[in-house]
Amino acid sequence: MPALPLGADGKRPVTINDIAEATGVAASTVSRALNNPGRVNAATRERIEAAARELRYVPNSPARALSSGRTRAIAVLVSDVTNPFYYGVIRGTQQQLKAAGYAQLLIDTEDTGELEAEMLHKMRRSLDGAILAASRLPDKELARLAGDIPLVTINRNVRGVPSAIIDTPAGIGQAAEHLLSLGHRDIAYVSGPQRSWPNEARWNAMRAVAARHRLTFTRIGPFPSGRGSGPAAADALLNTGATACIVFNDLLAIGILQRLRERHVRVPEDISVVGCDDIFGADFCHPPLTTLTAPIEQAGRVAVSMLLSRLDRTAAPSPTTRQQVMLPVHLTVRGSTGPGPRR
Amino acid sequence: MPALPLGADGKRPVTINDIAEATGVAASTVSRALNNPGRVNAATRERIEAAARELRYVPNSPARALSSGRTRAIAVLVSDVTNPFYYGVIRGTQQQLKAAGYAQLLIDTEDTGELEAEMLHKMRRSLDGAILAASRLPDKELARLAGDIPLVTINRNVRGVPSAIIDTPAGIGQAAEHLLSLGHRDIAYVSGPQRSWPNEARWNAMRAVAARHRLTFTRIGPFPSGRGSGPAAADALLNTGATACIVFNDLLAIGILQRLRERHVRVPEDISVVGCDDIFGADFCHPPLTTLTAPIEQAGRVAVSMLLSRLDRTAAPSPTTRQQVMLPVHLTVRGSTGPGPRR
DNA sequence: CCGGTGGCGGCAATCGTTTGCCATCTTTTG
DNA sequence: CAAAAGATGGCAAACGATTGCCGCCACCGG
Repeated sequence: MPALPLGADGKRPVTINDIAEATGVAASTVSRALNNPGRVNAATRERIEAAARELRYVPNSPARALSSGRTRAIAVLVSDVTNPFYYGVIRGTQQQLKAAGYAQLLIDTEDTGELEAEMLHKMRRSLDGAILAASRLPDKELARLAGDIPLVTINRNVRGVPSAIIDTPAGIGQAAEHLLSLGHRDIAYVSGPQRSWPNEARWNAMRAVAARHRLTFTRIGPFPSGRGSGPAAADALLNTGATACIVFNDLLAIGILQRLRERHVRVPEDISVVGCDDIFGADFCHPPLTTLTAPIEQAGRVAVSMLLSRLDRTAAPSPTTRQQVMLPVHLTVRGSTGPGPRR
Repeated sequence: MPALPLGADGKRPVTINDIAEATGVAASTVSRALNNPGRVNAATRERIEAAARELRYVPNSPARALSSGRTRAIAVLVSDVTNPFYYGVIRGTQQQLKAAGYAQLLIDTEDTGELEAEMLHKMRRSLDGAILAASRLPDKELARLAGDIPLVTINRNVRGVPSAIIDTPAGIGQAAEHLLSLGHRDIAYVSGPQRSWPNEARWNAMRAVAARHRLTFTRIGPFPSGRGSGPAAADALLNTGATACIVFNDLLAIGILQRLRERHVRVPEDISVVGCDDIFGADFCHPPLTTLTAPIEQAGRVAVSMLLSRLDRTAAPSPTTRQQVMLPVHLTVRGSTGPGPRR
């Protein structure tokens, strides 16, 4: 028996049975009236709803989850709650989930695939689905888990797992062209975390641009994505002799900006810096960061929509649900990029 | 019956009964072996644990919640997921909750007391407790709800509701003295949201300082806390003729900094700005913001500890649990404050 | 040798809902 | 007008755990 069967006010919480009793119908009818309105007579439904309102009935979600198997809870897994990029995602998912009446469980995977898999496995029964904002899991593992529990990824492309993808690689093209048009020829890519899918995608996009222009871009890193990596990255960057760089993400880029400042390297006069994502702070750091503006929040919203539509379909894999949604980015030029040397 | 009694891999999820069967004991014994180790013989416990591991058993939390009344889930309510201040809180709660094996439900109350109360009431049965990071509820309502469900507040002082309080008001004293020592006499307080408890506390602290020095500080606002309020606040500020200001929080302060820049008002030469909280970005905005550094993350951690210790005590209101924890802040001087006029 | 005590394990009720199935009553249809 | 179909509501069995209570056994002390 529960340790506290009574509310602190001494009243037992109202159940479906209380409503049944109050209206003189069976509990099953109450349940149906509330969840499956078409299934009961309009008149009785009214009475039931009135009683429910009267008694301030609130359904007991664990009980509901137990018998129906649906929890109306979605987990959002991020690799690091500290990273502002995820704030955008969380904001988006939050909005959409709340609107749909789902609860949002926030989980920090601490950037390790193991913890990610473990959490997912453990919570599998108390979740209707999960959104992986930055999975560090191998493709195979991911596909396997997707069989266990409905999954949608963000910025991760695995066969069979629906995903919202921010098309930063396409933006990398724009960014590189922007730098080239400013006269830069030695451009470096500052790499993010090793097993990060978007990181590889971005670098590949840069290489493609380099190839088109018969140039070679250098790559430094990998660096953990965080401002803390700024000093190491900035120093390595200066070592390459590059006159411009594209950085894995804004957080790292801001860290680099700070370090360059310390070392009295002027931005953009001495070196140009481009970030990715356009996170909170990219517009007011010094100098304001030229970056690829990503619809982060929208990615969160889209991911939720994809997930929910997958949950709704009774069983028929409706072909209307797209398996992948690609979200466009655009280049936002601010103060951190300028003309290259001797143009 | 559940729509999907089987896992996608065709296997029914492992229950306590499967373990019972495998080891030849009763389900109740399995339950006890797993949750109440002292209650069963060491040898049988070993066998049960082995079987559980073997079968990769994962307890079904809704079922557990239903029968025990405890969900091992804690909600964290913030008034606006967009605000970086709460990121710190969330980070802190996240750490501590994960360590204790609790799930974190993130809820955005959209700055309205009604939504806050409604959510709390609705989820009351699926939660073990809640942390209110910025309650907009009247004291009375809050006290009432605290009877319904274990509550801990952050930065809110209500009798009977334990809370972690960041002692920004004390810091305000330091900040004001700092400005006074720089020669400022006309100091303004830029007010945050109206019903915000910390906002009033900060203003009161400023008034106290003013009184001590036989000065009068002006107050402008209220402004919603957000960078978006920056322009209005900055313009109002300039109108007062103050040579320095203390701003309700960093977010608003950064917004003000931007607007001042647009209007070619130099900081700190023409006007000094002090923020509160030291959020992400305060150190790299331009100029870097002088602010009251608050142990935000720690506040989250402390709040969780207080809540969990309240949940643990079987029923005895252990007097060891402090009802209020005050966290100290300190002034971090950066580039946004400087000497006042004609010193 | 016997009653008491404690360790250990099983039985069965319970938590609050959902839902398959059936019974009844009303309507429609041929 | 009879039979089929539909509407409506009740019964009772799940769902997967927790836990009060009881019984059995072994061991202890008197």
